[in-house]
This record gives sequence, C-alpha cells and structure tokens, in this order.
Amino acid sequence: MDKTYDHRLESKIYALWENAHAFEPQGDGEPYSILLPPPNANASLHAGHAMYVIEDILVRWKRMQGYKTVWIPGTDHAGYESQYVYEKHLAKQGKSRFDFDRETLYNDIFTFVRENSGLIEDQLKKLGFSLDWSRKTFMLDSHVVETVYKTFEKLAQDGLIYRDHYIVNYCPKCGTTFADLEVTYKDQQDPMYYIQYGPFVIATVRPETMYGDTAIAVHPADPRYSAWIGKSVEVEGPLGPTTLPIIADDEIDMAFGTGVMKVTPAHDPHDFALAKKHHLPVISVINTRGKIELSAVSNLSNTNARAETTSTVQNLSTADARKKVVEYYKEKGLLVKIDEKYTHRVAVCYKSGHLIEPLVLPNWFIKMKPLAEPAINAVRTGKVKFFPTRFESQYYEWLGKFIDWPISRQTVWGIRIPVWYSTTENPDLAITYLSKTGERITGTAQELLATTSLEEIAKGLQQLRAPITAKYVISSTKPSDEYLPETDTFDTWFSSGQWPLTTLKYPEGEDFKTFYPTAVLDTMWDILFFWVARMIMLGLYMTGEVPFKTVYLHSMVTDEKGQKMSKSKGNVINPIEIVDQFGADALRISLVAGSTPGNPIAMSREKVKGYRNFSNKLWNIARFFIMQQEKGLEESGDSSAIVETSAQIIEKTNTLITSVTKNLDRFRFSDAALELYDFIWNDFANTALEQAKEFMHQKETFEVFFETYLTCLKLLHPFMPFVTESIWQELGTAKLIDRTLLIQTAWPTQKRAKMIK
RNA sequence: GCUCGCAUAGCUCAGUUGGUUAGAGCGCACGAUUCACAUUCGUGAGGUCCCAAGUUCGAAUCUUGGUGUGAGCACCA
Repeated sequence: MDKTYDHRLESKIYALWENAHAFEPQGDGEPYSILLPPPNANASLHAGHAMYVIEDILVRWKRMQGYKTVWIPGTDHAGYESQYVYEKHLAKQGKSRFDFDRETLYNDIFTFVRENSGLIEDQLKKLGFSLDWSRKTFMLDSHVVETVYKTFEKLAQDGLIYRDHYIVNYCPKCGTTFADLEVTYKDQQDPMYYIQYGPFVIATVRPETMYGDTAIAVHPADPRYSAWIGKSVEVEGPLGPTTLPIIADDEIDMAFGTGVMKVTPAHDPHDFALAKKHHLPVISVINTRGKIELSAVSNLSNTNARAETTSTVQNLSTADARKKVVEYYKEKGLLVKIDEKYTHRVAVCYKSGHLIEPLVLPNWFIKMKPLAEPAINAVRTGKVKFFPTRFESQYYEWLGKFIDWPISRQTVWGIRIPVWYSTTENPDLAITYLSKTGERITGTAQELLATTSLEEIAKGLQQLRAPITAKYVISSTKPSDEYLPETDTFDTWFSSGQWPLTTLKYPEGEDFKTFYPTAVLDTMWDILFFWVARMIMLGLYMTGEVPFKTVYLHSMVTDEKGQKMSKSKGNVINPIEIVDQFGADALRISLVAGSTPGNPIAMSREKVKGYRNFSNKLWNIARFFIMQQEKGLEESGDSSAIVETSAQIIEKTNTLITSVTKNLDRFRFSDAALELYDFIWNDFANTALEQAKEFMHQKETFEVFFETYLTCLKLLHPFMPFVTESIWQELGTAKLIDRTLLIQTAWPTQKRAKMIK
C-alpha cells in the first residue's frame, strides 16, 4: 500500500461500481428516486454541475439504507442554445440557417450535437456520480417526443391552448421569439427626439415606429391636456397628415417628457397593452428581419405622400429609417429638440446581445391559471417543500401572476409543434421555402401553389406563418397530402418541464409506477420559474400528483473571490482541472462543507487542497491498521488500561451515527460533512488513536478502533466515495474485511460494542 | 422602482428552536520530528458578531430603523 493516496485511481473504482451494476435499483425496499437536471447535450461540464454532488450524497446514502434507489441521467437538446452554437459553426463556413430547409438543418444539427455529446457523460463519471446510465434519456428520444405530444393534445382538448397575436420579444438576429424571462436589459444612451405632433410635442427615441402610431395618450388628470381627451387631432405623420384619437390612461407619467405619449401598439409592449385596453388598431411596420415594412399601413389620408415616402424607407433597417424620419421632421420644421444624452434600458437577446424588437406575431399560448393554481396549492399544503423555504414566497409571487405562457419558438432544433395546416382551407398561409435550385422564395400558399407543387414546397420548407384564424389539425403525423406542418417548435422548457414524466416513461412505464413522484429535485434557484414551477404544473396536470416532494435549491458556485463565474469575466474554473489536481472527493466535500442552500459557495483551490489532505489522512489510518495487523495481534492481555478510551470512542461513534443521519435527513449536508471531518481527524486519529497506540497490538483494542474506522468509512462514503471505496478494497486485499463493495454495504446504526464488558 | 438574501477572526465561511468561555478551514507566530501520514503533529495569538434603538432575567440569534453588499422581478415614451 502506497504511502499516500493516489486519486488517479478513481476511474478504476468507478468501473468497479459500474461492472457490479451498483447504480441500478436493487431489492424490494421503498423506492427512492432523483432525476439529474439534464445538462445540454453538446456542452461540457461547468462548475455548477459539480453541485449535483448533493444528489449523489442523497442516493448513495439512501442506497446504503436499503431503499430501492435510482438516480437517472439525461441530456437536454437545449433548443435555441444549441442551434445558436451550430449557427456559429455554420458561419465559419460562410453559411447561415437560411441556406437549408428545415429537415436538412435539423438533421445536421442532430449530427453536430451527437458528435459533441458524450463528453459531459465522462465528466459526470469523473465526479463519481452514481447515475444509472442504463436509463439515460435524451430530450429528443422518440418516447420523450411522444409524451410531449400527448401533453399538448390534452392541453388542447381541455381548451388550454390558444393562438393569438401577441407582442413578443423577437431577436431578428436569432430569428426567434423569447419569453420575458429570457430577455436581459442593458443601459444605453440614445438621442431622444422631441417632435411637434399636431398640437402637442411628443418625446421618442424611436421615431421610425411612428408609421405604426394609432393614438396619442395623456394622463386623465393632466390639466394641460384634459380638454383634448376623447377628441381626435390631425398630426403630421411620417407619411403625411393623419388623424389620431387622444386617449387618457393612468399609466402615463405626467412628468416624463412632455406628458404626451404616442401610442405604437405593434412595437412596444406597454403600448400594446394600452391598445388592448382602449381597442386601438395594431399596425406592424417592422418585420421579423428587423426591417421597415409598411404593407400593413392603411388608413392614410395622404396617399401621394405615402407612395413617395414609403419607397424611401421600405426595407431599411430601423436605424436607417430613424435617420430618414428625423430628417423628414427637421425639413418640415417640426423637430423641436434633441436630447443627445438620454439614457434608458433596452431589451437585448441574452445570447446574441442583439436588440430585442418587440413585434406582434401569431403565437401559441398555454393558459396558466388552471395549471398554476394547483401548483400553488401543492406548495401551500406542503406536498412540495422548499429548502430553503424563503423561495416559496418567490414561487407564489411568480405563479400567482398567471401570465399565459408563449410556447412557440421559431427555431428548427427542437420538438416541432404537432400541428398541420390545410393549404386548401388556408390559402393565406405565409410560406418561405427553398426551391429546387436553392432559391429562397416567400409568398402565400395560394400564390406559390399556382406555380409550384406542394411537394416541392414541403421539401424545401423553411418557415410557415399561419394567421391566427387559420384552421389546424393536431397530429403527430401528416394528416393527408394537402397539409403543411407548423414550423414553430416548443419552448425548451415545455419539454423539460415534463422531465419527470418522460424519463420515467409516463404513463405505462414500470419506472413511472415505481418511482413517481420522485423524492428530491435539486437544482439552482435561477431556474426555479423556468423549470421547477413548470414541472410541478405539468406533473400535476398530467398525473394529479406532484413530480417531487422536496425542492432543494443548492448553492451557486462562484470563483475563489466569490464572484459569479462568467466567460466575459474570464474567471471560469473548470472543475475537471480541479479533479485532476486534487481528486473528485476533495472537490466534492469542499463544495458541501461550509455551504448553505440558497447562498453562494466559492470554489477555492486552497480549500480543495485541505480536503485532499483529508483523503490522505483517511488513507494512512488504513495503512496503520494494516501494518499493525501484519505485525501480529495478541489474543489476550490486560486491556484494562484502554477500556475507558475504547468506551469513549464507541460512545462518540454512536453519537456521530445519529447526528450524521439526522443531518442528512434534514438536508444539512454541511453539518454532516464537517462533523465527519472533525471526528475522524481530531477525535479519532489525533486523540483516541494516539492514546491507544501502545495498546493496539491487543486484539480487543484493535477491534474496537478498527470497527469505528469502518463505520467512519461508511458514513463518509456518500461524500467521498472514491477514497473510501479504495480503502475498502485495500482492506479486503489485506484480509482485514471480507471482499465486498463499500457502496453496497449497509448504513451504520448504533451498536453496543460487544468487546466492552 | 418592488421583493428577497447576506454582513461573525487577516481571508473564506459555519453557528438548527434566544441560554455556559462565539466555532472551523486557510493564513500567521512558536515549537516537534526518522512513529500510519511533512498532504504530519503540538501550542498560541487573533472577535465592538456592521451601526443605533427596542423586546427579554439573558440577544450573534427576535423586532424596528439605518448603512454597506449581492441576487431576483419589473421597467418608463
């Protein structure tokens, strides 16, 4: 046996467990299950993933306690995230998504993701995670898609799915819609233009949207403008004179600008809400590529001006159009002033950083209220418990808003919404496809079918946009020849929100019957709404039962200085590098000891090093026993001198067993880890063992101490599985114990030591 | 702007329902050494528990206010 513990042997230990099928559920004990939050299939491990050690501790512990235990791994297709990565890869070849039809693009991304997956699996193994790989699930596996379709169908049957025009956050660069949750904001300085607008002066940073103005709004109590409320005024629009109604609403801030606001319902969420409330028309003037498109502008009084100006701005970018509009007002002498230093917050795409363009598009929605209410009750009545509990109030607050969930995404990489449109019943479907010659063609179904076969369109289909009034059929397969598929895919969270159903194979799977509801859902608090809340809602909706009984929100892993890790800051620590240097065990326990749920934990090399030393300490205690045994043990002898020390250590061990078990039961992982560390190093090795050293050749003494040591190995195993199992194997080789696997031994319970009289 | 954390030794942080002398790791100072382990062992220094007021026999812990700091949500033409 080497003088120091060599953590490079960890992979051999993992193989030992795998070959013994030690991670698969065994026996007839009470079921205990955890699902690993699925990492992105094509990503590599980051520091946050290492926190899943919490789950490994739980399953290893429960497995030892005799529960029929399973921890199921899987990977997420990460819809738009993966597509974004792939598009960057395409860009290197001078191509973009517009060069491919949907099917080809999907298959290419599939290949790409598959080539890049597998890495994360190896990395999770390096951390020692006792995941049952025979059950691993990928978000696009056919049984997953089937379940997702079933859920969608049921929602539709229950009237919880609807289509509507809605103002959405649209990223023209990424070509898709985002939920409000997915949008980030940044401060930006833009000129604010003050423009004479009929009898008023309005202030705006976006003059180019004025083509879509449908009203002017003031505060009802504003004395400056009260006389105008309810009337209509003629204003100079960017296309010439037009007439707008004046509405009053409490939402208007009298102190902002001039207290008069132009209302552009199609391009501002706030204005859109006003339009709904006051029944104003909604006129889109920017298309999904972020270009000005004035085809929807109608009710204009001056058609000559329209034709002239329209041609100058049509298809310009919003930035260029803004210059044109400003110029127009300047020439007319209506530009009152420009505030160049106006700072405001703008919505940006969290991935590309591109400005978000609020657009009105047809979208698929899920009605939240009927789903959210039972989900709120489940937490209120304690069917689901949160650790730490303070996240419950955030959960209520968010779910209680009942904001309907927009589930359509204009990406290819994902689960397609299983809807089909008849081209004969819906001649106005807006279609974009690649022709046989690779040309990108756009038009309505009616226009295109006059010259092209439906077959060719279907083959080259890139995107289809159906009016909200379109008739559709829900089906996983094509209903008949005249149909074209919906091209939108589901929001990733719609499918991952069914993870407990899909991994366990709802409704007929044996695993579903055995393991649903799962015991614990452990994740970080940042996806509480995205993911956890959705799983509770959809789990309850489909099965009537919550998907998990406990939600544990583990620490966020930060860098050594407590800063959040991010690529832009350049402070990202690769956990695998730490594992290679100090061993997985050392990393694992360093993340658990001294951390509390809901608070950050720093990944500190110094701390990990300390626990690497602890691994070595454990190892050398084993060496001590082995060498002692090789020297020979004496059967009898006067052991009276050591009786007291032995009794004390047995008593303390009993206390330790109770305490560690109790702490694990209460999710107090840090307390359990620290007391094990303290007991083993201080109470046991440095104090008791030192005192008893000279008597260790006596068999009775040896056995008491050795027994205690074995108990420590078992208690520590969930936290530091590799070193404890390595030692267990060494002890087997030395014939100090029978050859077994530590992972399969029983969790210690209190014992009265038989050697003590 | 709204909501929620956090503030304890030089550093990173524990401290469960209020209850002896407030703890750990690292760091620091001094010392030991061929012993299972120098990835070791021993001894020690180091605290206004952010500030103020309050509740209490008793407050790091509970209440209120303040300061600093972090996160989440909303978002202004």
